[in-house]
Amino acid sequence: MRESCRFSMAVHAMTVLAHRAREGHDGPMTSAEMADSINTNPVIVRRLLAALAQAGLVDTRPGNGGGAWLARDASRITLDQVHRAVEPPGGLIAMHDDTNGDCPVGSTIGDVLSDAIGRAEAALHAALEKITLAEIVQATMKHCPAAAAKARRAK
Amino acid sequence: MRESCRFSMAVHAMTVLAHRAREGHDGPMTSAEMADSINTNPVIVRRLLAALAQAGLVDTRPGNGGGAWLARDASRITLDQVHRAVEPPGGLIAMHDDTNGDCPVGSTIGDVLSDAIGRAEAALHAALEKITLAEIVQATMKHCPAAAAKARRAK
DNA sequence: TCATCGGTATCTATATTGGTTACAGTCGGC
DNA sequence: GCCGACTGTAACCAATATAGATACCGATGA
Repeated sequence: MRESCRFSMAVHAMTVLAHRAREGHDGPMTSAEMADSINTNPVIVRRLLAALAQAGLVDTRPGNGGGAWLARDASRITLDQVHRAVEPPGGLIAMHDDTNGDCPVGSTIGDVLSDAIGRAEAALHAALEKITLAEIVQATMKHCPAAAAKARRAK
Repeated sequence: MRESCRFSMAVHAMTVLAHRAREGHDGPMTSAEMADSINTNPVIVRRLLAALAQAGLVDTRPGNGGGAWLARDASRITLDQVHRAVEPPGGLIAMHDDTNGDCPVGSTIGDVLSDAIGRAEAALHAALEKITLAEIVQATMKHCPAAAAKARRAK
């Protein structure tokens, strides 16, 4: 459990939602159904959905017949949006603090390194921004003939 | 302590080494001196140095008068090399596994996502590759007039 | 010979993660 | 109006990884 898996689980959940939308199912999907595909606990999924809903990427409805669905078309959702929604801010590369202020390097390395790290992380976010959820959905169907056939039938 | 600070501490340590080289000090620097600037334990520094030495970025010598020094000029060391040396492999963005193989999405999302994440991380590494240790040293001296003056005197 | 180093093993405190259970609130069907 | 099905949270747990600390061994040079 080195790092957080929230991002990958969130993309998984949203991909399942997109698959359902593609198949014509208009009704919401329950956290239990998504948890079954991700193979985790429904509470984990609900925690992710809460973050995704706050970011405006999904909508949810409580009560009988409730669940979650994509707030907009999968082609208008990027992986970067998902990442920012579910991962805590502050960056992927951590920095040490409490450096020695009496040392020329220790007193300045913080600013210098955070600038360099910021540029590197910006590159990663830019790359994630270029990938849409729709492309992920397309790729999963390419990898799985059964799902592709299912999608064709629904059309 | 969310993620590892090894990368930032390693860059800090190597920047200190580069500063010393720039000032004309040819002798090795002890882990205790570097630890003083980073404000950590000498053992932490030695662990980083061991990884950096294995990657061929620094050289070390045990015994009296021993210590560490840069294996080559700071302009020929990139932040990406440092990152790969001290951070465990496997990537910055983790993935969940044990997905439900009976689900069209669960059975394929692993391959699809690891491809997408791989592209994003490659972008980050490419950005780190463009930044040399020499640029970091230059920036620290820009931020700290005292160090810059010291470097001029040594010339 | 001996103090000074790196290298490494071992232990601890701590933070975060995914997971689990439990429960309040909401919704729709009967 | 009642009841079961859902979300939304809070509270807790076990596992894990981290930085840090202590201790010891071997190497080195004065």
